[in-house]
Amino acid sequence: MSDSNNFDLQAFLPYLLNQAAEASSLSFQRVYQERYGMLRGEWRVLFHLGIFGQMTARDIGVRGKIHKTKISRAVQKLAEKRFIKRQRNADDRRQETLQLTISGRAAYLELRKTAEHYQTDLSAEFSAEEFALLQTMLKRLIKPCA
Amino acid sequence: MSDSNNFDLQAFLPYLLNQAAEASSLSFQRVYQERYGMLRGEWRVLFHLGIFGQMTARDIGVRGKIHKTKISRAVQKLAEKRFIKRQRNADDRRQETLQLTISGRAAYLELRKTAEHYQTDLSAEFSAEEFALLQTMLKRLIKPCA
DNA sequence: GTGTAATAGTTACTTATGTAACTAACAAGG
DNA sequence: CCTTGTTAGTTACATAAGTAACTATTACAC
Repeated sequence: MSDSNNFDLQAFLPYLLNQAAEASSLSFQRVYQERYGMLRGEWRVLFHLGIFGQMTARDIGVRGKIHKTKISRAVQKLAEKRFIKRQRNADDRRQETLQLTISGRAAYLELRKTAEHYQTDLSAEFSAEEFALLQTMLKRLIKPCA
Repeated sequence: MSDSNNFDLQAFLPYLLNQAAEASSLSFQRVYQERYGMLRGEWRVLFHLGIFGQMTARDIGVRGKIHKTKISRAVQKLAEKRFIKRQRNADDRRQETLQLTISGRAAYLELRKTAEHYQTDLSAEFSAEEFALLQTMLKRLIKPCA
């Protein structure tokens, strides 16, 4: 064989990022799943509404780069759970304005607290500068795709 | 409302990592999908065999933290494509030794070249030190889960 | 040996996801 | 108005992926 074992899979960025993403999501996932029966798409929609206030599904999709079918399904689930209320927009009746209900907001605040603790734990692995650099670099990797 | 918009979703590591992972996988994915009709699980198995030589499904699972059903299915697909050959192990007939065929190896080498170019492009965004640090940090995030 | 537990790998079942087709509402040109 | 095109959101269909149950084989205890 002219060549063989000189490729380092563990250094290949898409692979590394995937593993890191999975690993770093795990325990947060457990919280929103077991505690609120949510999927990833659901907490993302919940957080968008918690952070930005009322939005349409489209707005969320643009901001979070989430496909509209994912949002549609997440919105349905969240509405079933009474975490959001949907209101058809008067001046453009195709759109729906979404916003958190009281209990949706409570869930958001609770999950946000969890997320903050979680983030703190993760960042404790690194120095403040390292962690900031990590975030910057990840954002730079994301941007070209935007 | 006592509080609201002070959570930065774009800084939340699991979210950032997910987006970065997706973004950074996209164009590599196009290659292995359109060119070889492979899914993510398949190129991973292919690469493991390309890098480490013959392995059992179990070995691959341990090394790559891939679930055995994913591997089982990937192995089936790769065998259909004649990229790997499977041979039942004589001294433990539960196990199968997997290895690349000639054309499997060709596909691996081709994809490896693509991956190397791709990695080079990605790393060009950063200084060498930054990139090395990124890899180190990602590995550190992965490890606790191992 | 015989029974029990563990392991390699596959399959069945349920759920999630992406693509494309669809409905409903708006917009703009004639 | 009426046609044509576009947009918001949903649904249908096909495919992927995870969990748990299964088969076949080995290991170990007695």
